[in-house]
Amino acid sequence: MDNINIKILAKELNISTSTISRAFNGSPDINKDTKEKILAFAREHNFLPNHYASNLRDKKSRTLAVIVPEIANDFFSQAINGIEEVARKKGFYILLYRTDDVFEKEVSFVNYLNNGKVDGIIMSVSGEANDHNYLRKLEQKNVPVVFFDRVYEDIEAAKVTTNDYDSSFAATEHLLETGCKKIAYLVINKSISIGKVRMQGYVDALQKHNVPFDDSLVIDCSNDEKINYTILKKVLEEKKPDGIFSSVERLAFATYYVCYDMNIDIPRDLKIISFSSLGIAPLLCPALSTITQPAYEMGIKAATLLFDELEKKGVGVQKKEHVLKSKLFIRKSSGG
Amino acid sequence: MDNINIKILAKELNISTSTISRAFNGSPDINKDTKEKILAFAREHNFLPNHYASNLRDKKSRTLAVIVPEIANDFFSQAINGIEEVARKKGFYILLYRTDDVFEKEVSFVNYLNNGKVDGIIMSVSGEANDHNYLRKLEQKNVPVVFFDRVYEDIEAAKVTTNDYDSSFAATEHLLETGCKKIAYLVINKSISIGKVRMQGYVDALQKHNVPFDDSLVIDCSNDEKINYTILKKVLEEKKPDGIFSSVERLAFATYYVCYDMNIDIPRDLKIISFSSLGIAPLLCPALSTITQPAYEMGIKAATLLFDELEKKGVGVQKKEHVLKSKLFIRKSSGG
DNA sequence: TTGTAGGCGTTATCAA
DNA sequence: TTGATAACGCCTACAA
Repeated sequence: MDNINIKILAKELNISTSTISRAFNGSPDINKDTKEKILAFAREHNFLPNHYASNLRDKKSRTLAVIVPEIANDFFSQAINGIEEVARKKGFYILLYRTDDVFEKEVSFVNYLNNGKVDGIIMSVSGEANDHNYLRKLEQKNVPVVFFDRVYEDIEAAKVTTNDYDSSFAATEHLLETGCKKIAYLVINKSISIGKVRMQGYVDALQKHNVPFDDSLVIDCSNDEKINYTILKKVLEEKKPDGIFSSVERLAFATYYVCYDMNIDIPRDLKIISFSSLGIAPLLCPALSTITQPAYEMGIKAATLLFDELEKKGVGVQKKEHVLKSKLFIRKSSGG
Repeated sequence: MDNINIKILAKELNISTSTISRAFNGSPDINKDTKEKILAFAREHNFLPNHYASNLRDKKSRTLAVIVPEIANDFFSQAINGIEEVARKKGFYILLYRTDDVFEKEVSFVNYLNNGKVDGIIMSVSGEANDHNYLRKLEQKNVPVVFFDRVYEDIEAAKVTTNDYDSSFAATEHLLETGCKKIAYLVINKSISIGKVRMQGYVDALQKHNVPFDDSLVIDCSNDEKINYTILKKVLEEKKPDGIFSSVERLAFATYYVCYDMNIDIPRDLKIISFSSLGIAPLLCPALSTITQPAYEMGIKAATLLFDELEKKGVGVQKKEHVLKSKLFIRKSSGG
C-alpha cells in the first residue's frame, strides 16, 4: 500500500483518473456522489495527490522561500510568524533558509531556488555591497521577490521597511534632551544601508542640537559577542560617552554587560536606547528604551505583497517601498 | 527563455538528455570535457534541473518538515537553528510549520505531508491527549519522524528530550534550600507529559524535604498573557507563596510583571526559577535563575537522528529516547 | 458528467 | 562514454 496513486484508485473504483483528479481539485464538472465516494475511498486508503507530480504539471509549487540572516532573533522570528500566518491562510508552504549574514549562502540558496522550486521569495538580505545579478535571474523566471527590513536598493522589487531615519532622529533627540552631550552610535556594519540610514538620523539630530559630530563615537562592532564586549569596554573606558544609541539590539545587551562589570550606572552615568524587538525590554535591569519595529506586521505586509504579485501574475504590480512605523518606548535606561 | 529545460539544452548542444542529466548528477559515466561544456552552457543560460521533476522520478524530495508550536520563542528558534544547520550541510530544504499549539493544525499539516512532500519530519508536538493515528500513517509511507522536547509517548519514533525530572527536582530543591517554604508550580497545561514530568520533580523534591504538597499551589495557566497576569496576581495576593518554580519561561515573565506592580521584592519576598532558553536572563531585573535546555544541541541531535534513519532507509534504526542535559543557572531571582 | 491520452522535466535502464 | 526510451503521478484538452 506504499505506492498508492491516482491510477490505482481509478482501477479500484472503476472510475477514470481524470474524475479522481477532479474530485481533488474542486472541479465543478463532477457528480457530487462520485466525488464523495472518491474522497471517502481516498481517505480510507490514506491517499493524497502527489505534490511533486502536480507541481510538475502546473508549474506551481504553492511554496515560498523565506531567507533571513538569523532565526533565533526577536525581530526575525516575529517577522517569520507574520509571513507564516499569511502563507498558511493561502495554503502555502514555507521553505526557510538562514544565511548567518553570509552573502555567499544567500547567493547559493537563491540559485537553488531558480528552478521552479518556489513561487516567490521573501527575504531580508545579507550582502549589500555585492553584485546582485543572481536576483535578476529570478525576474527572468517570474519568481517575485519581496524584501523586508534589509533591502537591496538596486533591485526593483516590493520592499517593506520602517521609518528608520525618523526613529533614529527621534531616539537621538531624546537622548540629547535628557542631557546627553556625548552619544556613541553602535552599529554592526556601517557601510550597510540600514546602518547608514539609522546613522543619518543620529547625525542630523546632533546637528539640530548643535552637538558636533565625532566620528570616533561611531562604533563599528562585529557579530561576535566577545569581540563586541572588548570593543565596547574600551569605548566606555576611553571615550566615556554619556549616551548610547544602538542600531542593533545585541549591542545594547553587550553594553549592559560591560556596564555591569564596570559599575557604570544606567541611566545615571550612561543612557541607552536601542533598536530592539525584545518583548521583555521592560524587564531588563534597567528597563531598556527601545525603538521597536513592527516585526510581525512587516511579515504580514511582505507576505501580502508577495501574494498580490503572485495573484496578478505578470501584470505590473506596485514594486514600491512600503514604510511601516516603528514605535519609540522610553524606559528607564534612558532616564524615562 | 522562460522554459528552459533539459531537452532544450540537449538540442542546443547536440547531446542527449541523458548526458545532460549525468552532468548534473555527479555520474562517473561522463566525459569530463562534455560535462564541463554542459555545465558552462547551463550556467550561461541560467538552467538548473527542475526539482519537482527530479522528485517525481526519484521519490526523494531532499526536504524535511519542521513542526513547532511557536517560532518566536527562544527555545524553538534556537532548536530550529540547530536543525537548519544539519539540514544545510546535507543539502536539504526545510519546510517550516507553526501550530500555535493547536492540535488540529498539527494534524492537518501532517496529513498534507503525507504524500511524498517531505522525506522526514521533526516535530515538537501540540496535542498529547488525542488520537495520533495520523502519525501512524506516516510510518506506512516510510516517512520517519523525530520528536524533540514535546513528544508523544504512544508513538514509536526517535525522541530527543532533556532530563526534565532531574532538573525540576534540582530547581525545587534549590528553592527549598534557600529557605522557601511555600513554592508554587506554574504550568501551562498540567495534563501534558512534559508538564507532568516537571511537576513530578517538584513534588518529589518537596517530599524529600518534608514539605507537604499543596495542590492549590499548582497553578494552571494559559497561553494568554492577560489571563496569566490575572491568575498570577491572584495567586500572589491570596496564596502568598515565597517561591515560584515556573515550567515555562513566559510564566516567569508574567510573574515579574505582577511583582513589579505589587511591589513584591524578588528575591527577598519571592524567589523565582524557571525553565528558560533566554540568552539574556542575566540582564533581567533581577537576573533570572534558569533551567536552560540545550535547545540548539537538541535541534542538531534531532536532525542528525532523522538523517540516520533516512540514510539507513528501512533498516531498523534505534527509535530510542535521547536525553540531553539541561543546565541550572542560579542567579539573583532565587537569591543566588 | 465522465473518459482518453498526451505531456510536464527528469532519470534509470538498457543498448550501442 | 553516449543515446533512446520508458516511466514517475498528475492534470487538462478534447472527445464521448
